[in-house]
Amino acid sequence: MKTIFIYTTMTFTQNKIASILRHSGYKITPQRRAVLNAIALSHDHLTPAAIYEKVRAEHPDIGLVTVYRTLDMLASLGLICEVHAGGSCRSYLMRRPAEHHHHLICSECGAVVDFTDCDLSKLEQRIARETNFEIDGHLLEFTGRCSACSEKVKRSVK
Amino acid sequence: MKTIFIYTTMTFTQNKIASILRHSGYKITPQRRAVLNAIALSHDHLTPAAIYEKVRAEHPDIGLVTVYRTLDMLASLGLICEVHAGGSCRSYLMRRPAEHHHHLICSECGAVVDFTDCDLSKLEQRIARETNFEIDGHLLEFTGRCSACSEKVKRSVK
DNA sequence: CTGACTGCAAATAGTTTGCATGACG
DNA sequence: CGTCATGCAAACTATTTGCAGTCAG
Repeated sequence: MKTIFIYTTMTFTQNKIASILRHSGYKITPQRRAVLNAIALSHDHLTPAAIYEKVRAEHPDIGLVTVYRTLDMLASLGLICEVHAGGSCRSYLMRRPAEHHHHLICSECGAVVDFTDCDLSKLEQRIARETNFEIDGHLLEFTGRCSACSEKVKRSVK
Repeated sequence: MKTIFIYTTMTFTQNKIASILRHSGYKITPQRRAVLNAIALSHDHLTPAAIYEKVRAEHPDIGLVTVYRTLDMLASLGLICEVHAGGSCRSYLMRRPAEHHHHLICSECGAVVDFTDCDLSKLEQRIARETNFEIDGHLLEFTGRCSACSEKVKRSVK
């Protein structure tokens, strides 16, 4: 299976993350490490339940509650971010340091691809002018089929 | 309070909606009418619970369950559509006949403004080329402060 | 040591399902 | 009239909170 990742492979290092946590007054615990790891190692978006399952494999004693609390914390620090994909709302993904990033989600297999360069500034300016809004951000997600899935579909149609 | 609506005021007529329902084998009931009305009359996005409350004012006997079932039905027919705004996920909004439409959401007061012309085709083509995705849709939401709220904020800062 | 973190159990919120009654067409 | 829709109660799922014991720093 060939999957395309245009992720900049660069991400926060373990040390960087640890330092951010410590600086914000949070302690580094094995549970938090495990949750972060689970998210970092998966290039998919994961629901809290899925993260719980993954973490439990290595760390059978962890509680789902801890996963929730860790996710809240990491999201509030901006280390991970939420994806709002159609049905299941809360899913999390490792956050790349680059500020602007958007998701391209495969509706078949759920693969998520990031892209960072979206030139929306002109559109944003126009909308702001027309509506008098002070625009401070945007959520842009494309949906479709990844190359693997669209191949699959084509083959099954034949 | 001045609120900007760039909605095309054109929307589905009652008759048009009734005809769509009937054509799809659904019956027209007072409850369904009431739910549709509540959504149509509010230019905000409404959660199921909020719709329930609104409908109950006129129709005290309606059940929350019916609201949920009606929303599912209307959404599957494309007459209303979901908004995925940050925290509270499921909110519904009347769907304008124009296919492409996006939301601009005020983070202070929750006002939602539609806009229909978003020239994303170039971006979409580029992303499709780069990732080999077959892109079939997108979700674009701008967030910010509507003019009323940004006025309010400015004044309170002074 | 001490305050922050964890896991459990229980509470809460949001949504769905089964079933008998009622009403649209 | 038959079939689909409604409302109730109960089941489920997802998430949050209170609390006593535990551990990182």
